[in-house]
Amino acid sequence: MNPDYLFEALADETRRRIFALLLSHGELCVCDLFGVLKLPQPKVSRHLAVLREAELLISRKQGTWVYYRLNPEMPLWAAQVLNSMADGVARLEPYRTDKQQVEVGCGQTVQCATPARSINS
Amino acid sequence: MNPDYLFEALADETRRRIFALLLSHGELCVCDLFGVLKLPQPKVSRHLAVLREAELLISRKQGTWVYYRLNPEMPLWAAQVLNSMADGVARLEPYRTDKQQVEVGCGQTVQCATPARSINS
DNA sequence: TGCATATATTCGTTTAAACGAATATATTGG
DNA sequence: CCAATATATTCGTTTAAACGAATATATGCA
Repeated sequence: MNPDYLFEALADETRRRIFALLLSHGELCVCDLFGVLKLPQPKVSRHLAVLREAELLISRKQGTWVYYRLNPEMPLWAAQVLNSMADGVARLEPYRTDKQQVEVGCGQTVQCATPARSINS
Repeated sequence: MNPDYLFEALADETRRRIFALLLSHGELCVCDLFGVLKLPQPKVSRHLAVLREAELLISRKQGTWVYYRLNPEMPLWAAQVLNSMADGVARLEPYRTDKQQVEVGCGQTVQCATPARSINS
């Protein structure tokens, strides 16, 4: 684990928002993420690629959906950096609203937020 | 404390080296820092200015020397980020050598490394 | 006052990352 | 196979930060 990659990753607010969401929610698909963050899909996808290439996130493909979560092999010190970061941003915008959004928008088991909207429409 | 400033600060290796030195050594003057880091004085001075303006470091002027240390009013979460970062880099170069250098080059009380060399010459 | 030392700042250039827009790939289901 | 959906990638531009080199400021001391 190269510290360069972790701290370069954390220098971008969108990537901090992604980390914070995955820390509190475990696993999310791309459509969950760009739905909650209210950002263009290609933008979120590029940031996810950066984090995956840095081995900070891992992805799991299930049909058309790709689910992302923190790399469970991350060393302790790096996980502690992420947790402290999450502490620091928890009460600030846009992080606070992100967390609210992902809680209402995302089913408790498998279904992701964006398909839920298309199913209900 | 704006998380932007902290994580932008940590995205640069020179600034991480400065943080790591100040975490283990408490307070250092500019000549200690650029002496240990083996970097040009203006480069170190600019990085210190960035960290001071972000209120991550504070400085104390004593004669011609300026001593820098961590801002003691830093919130807990930010201090935890710095401590975890220091854990992560402690065994890596150039951080490991930096720490060795500052221990031999710097007197245990007041005198800084660079004046010590001029005194002994 | 004038010189030496410690630190800070300015300037112009280079480098790297982020972006929007457009397009490509992959999977599912009819 | 074709259409629709989910995700990824490419491209050209813009923006921001870091740099070396040079210079400025400030303090202490003879």
